[in-house]
Amino acid sequence: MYLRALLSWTELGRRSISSEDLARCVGVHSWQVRKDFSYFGEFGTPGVGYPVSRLAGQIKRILRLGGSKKAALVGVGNLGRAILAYSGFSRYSLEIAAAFDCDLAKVGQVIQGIEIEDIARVSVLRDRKISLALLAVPVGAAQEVVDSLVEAGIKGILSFTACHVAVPRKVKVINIDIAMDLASLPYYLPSG
Amino acid sequence: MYLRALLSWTELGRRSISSEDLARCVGVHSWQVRKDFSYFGEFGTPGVGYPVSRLAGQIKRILRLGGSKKAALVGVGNLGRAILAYSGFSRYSLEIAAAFDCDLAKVGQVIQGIEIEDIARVSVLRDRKISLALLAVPVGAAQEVVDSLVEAGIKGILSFTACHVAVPRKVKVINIDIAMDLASLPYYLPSG
DNA sequence: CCATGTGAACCTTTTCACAGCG
DNA sequence: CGCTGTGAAAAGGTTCACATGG
Repeated sequence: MYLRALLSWTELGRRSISSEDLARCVGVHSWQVRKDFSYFGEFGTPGVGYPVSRLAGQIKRILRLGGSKKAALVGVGNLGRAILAYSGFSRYSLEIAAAFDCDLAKVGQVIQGIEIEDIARVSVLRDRKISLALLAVPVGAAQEVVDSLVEAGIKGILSFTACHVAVPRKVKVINIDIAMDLASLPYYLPSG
Repeated sequence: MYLRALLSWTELGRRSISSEDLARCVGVHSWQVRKDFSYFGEFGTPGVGYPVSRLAGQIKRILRLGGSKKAALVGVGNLGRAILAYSGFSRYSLEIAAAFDCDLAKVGQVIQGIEIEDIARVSVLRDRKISLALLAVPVGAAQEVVDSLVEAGIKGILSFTACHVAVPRKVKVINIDIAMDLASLPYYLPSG
């Protein structure tokens, strides 16, 4: 979140920012900002603040967003197509560089400049040095597909599946379940 | 996550489940399951486990998913259309009951049985007793749109916007930023 | 005998207040 | 004088071991 805010300020040409201002942009308190950064180093100047673009660079390094990274999309349904059309990955030096689907009618189609490949061929990801994947397949196929992705050398998965998937310790999965997130909202509401 | 798993088990007709089995489905430990439930009551039977569908009902009640709830989609772009086409909300007694966009060329179109309305008319949400919204608009429009949603009586927002939005204390916002989530994956990877 | 529910120990995160530096 | 960086206190969450009950 800090990086996201800092990139916006960089684009606007601002040179430095205080923990207070950054906190406001992100929706936390200033002491949280300072404490968080303090775990990784001393990035600011007392009396001045933090250097916007230099700090963005530091956070990129911490998050290992140094070199440009490629990700593969698996499952080109409605959500998959929306992801392919989304241009917001480049800010983080990320790129959707491949797409796979099991529907042979889709294989060969080119969407947003990406040719859809047969999911049976995911093993090519290892040779292409792609270690990130976005998973947008139905629940029923999820575990099977994840197993093949792990087999293909994928190390990180952003899953949009409405279920938990099992992976080896070395693989990281972040799960986004839109319906579940929406379903958690009423809990915070006053009542009915 | 517990509710999601329990609903699956209900569909499969299973009557009871142990904290151990439920934990495996969700990706946590059994003691975490028992401790979590213990904050809200005693739902299980020693030596047997938890009654699947009854526990699902309890969690629905805790999350205030009792009566069927309606949500409005704001922003019918690629992501918005994917959300309209998604059928996973009904498991939680949730329904996308309205859609809004600022593009007058889209207004009047019917997608997935929902007629797209002019975003200038969001105030109608108050009369229709809709208090949840899904926000899928560009960053530049987000704060303005959120302000109008709050004005229209919206109490919970699931936002897909790549920025923080300010809301009154009484309104709850859950933010999903796909690019940011993908960007956080490399941090957990071994290296390069 | 088996699986729940929970007090207590342990660990992490958040909050605070202020020393210290440009 | 303003804003950072941080030790210490407070709060919160996780893990464990076991008493309890069907």
